[in-house]
Amino acid sequence: MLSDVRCLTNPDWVFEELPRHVDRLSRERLAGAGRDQDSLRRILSTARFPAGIPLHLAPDGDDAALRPNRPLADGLTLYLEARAAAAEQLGRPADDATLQIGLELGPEPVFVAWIDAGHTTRLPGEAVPPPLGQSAAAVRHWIEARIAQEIPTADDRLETARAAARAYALRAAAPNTLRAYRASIRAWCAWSERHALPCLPARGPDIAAFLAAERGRGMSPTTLDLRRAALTYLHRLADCPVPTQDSAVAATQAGIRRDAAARGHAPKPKRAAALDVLQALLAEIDLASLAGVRDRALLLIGFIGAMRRSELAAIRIEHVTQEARGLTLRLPLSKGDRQGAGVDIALPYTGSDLCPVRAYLAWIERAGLAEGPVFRRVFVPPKRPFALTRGEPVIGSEALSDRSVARVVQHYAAKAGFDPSEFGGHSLKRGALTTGMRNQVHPSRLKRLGRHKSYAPLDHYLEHGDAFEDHPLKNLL
DNA sequence: TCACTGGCCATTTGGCTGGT
DNA sequence: ACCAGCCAAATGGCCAGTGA
Repeated sequence: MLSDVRCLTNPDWVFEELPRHVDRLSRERLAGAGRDQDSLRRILSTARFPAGIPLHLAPDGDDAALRPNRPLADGLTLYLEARAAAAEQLGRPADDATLQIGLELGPEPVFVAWIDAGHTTRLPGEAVPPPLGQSAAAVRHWIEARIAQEIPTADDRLETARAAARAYALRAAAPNTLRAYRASIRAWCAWSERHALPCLPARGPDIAAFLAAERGRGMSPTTLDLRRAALTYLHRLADCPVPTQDSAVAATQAGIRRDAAARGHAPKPKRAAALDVLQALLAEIDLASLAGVRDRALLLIGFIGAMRRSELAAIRIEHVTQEARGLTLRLPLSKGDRQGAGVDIALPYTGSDLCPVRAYLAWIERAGLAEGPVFRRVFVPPKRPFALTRGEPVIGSEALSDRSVARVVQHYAAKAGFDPSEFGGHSLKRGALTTGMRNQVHPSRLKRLGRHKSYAPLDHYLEHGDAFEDHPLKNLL
């Protein structure tokens, strides 16, 4: 962002003449903006000057008048170009925070560059200022550094407390969300850089064009929603006006959604592992192996609890209470429970071969676990040449990752002759709810089993069968 | 060598809210 | 009261490690 904008002539010139020197978009923004210095600076930071304007180096020690001195470049159309040209001429990195660029508004506009040494003095723990108007690379570095920020140890200093507050504020979003945002912001930085457009603050119509370009690359509309949410996040973090609210962005999004729907774009959910499929998967498990005992417990608990892969991976023995009728499982944190209030799941004894409680107890006993994560890695020692047997397997101390849970499901799906790509971690949850539906379980009970707050998500999970066979009024007419 | 993990990016799912 | 849209969070695919 421009460090300064100065009027060297009658200030009225700015609002009468200036619009003729800038692009149409900035002209509209100028017309709609207030007459304060800040809006002017913000709009001109992203404006394109079709005529091209020169860049000068301000003389040392004269910060009052910004009198142009040594010419550095000519024919520039954007603030960013001026910054890059000044950085190159002065031998500084383009994202150098001490490099300042101002705009002088006289009969002909002039960019002015100077070095502000006082700018670097920052107290330890003080926030790094957002790289407004700087290169896309600088924005990318800044956001990555902000996201990676650690919570400092309390030492009763105000600055530390402020730094901690900023770090906590970032943790308001789940790690998965931040990861997704980071990827989206990277995509925006790369695109805006390629097209020489301002990266931060961004302009609404540029973002709309970015979304259209991403759609052109084949991104799904929901991915574009994420891109937009990430750019909103970026601007909030940088304390900038949020350009994603621009009507151009909303209209472009709506158009993309409608067009995608017209072309028959629809989500591809994972296949439900309903009871019959689950039985086929379980049949493939080798119960002689330790990993097999674990996987049986994993699949059965995931199914009867209608659980997500992340929930399964996070179960700890401390969360499981054994009771006369089965097990109670406490989920300390999950998607539907954002504040981490905790959710209890009942796992009943079923008295059948497929009893999840017995499968769980068998695994705990075979693995000799007393505390910590329930589902862990099994290390199988490599087979030695000439040895008749492998060594004893070793149980890891860490929990399986949620990804591995999904891979277990896919592994047995492949063994059972299904296409493994149709299955995933979600198959267990969908399978449980679908099985319930097929057995005429009341939707309110399915909703509770799925731990959904409303009925709307439930329908997504159900795999509907034959529309003729299942017609609700079939036997009534 | 086996059985995983973790980074990166894309995609799907879930819950809430504001506008009607 | 309802629903589309927004934002948040989770999941999926691919691939390059990695530790026992």
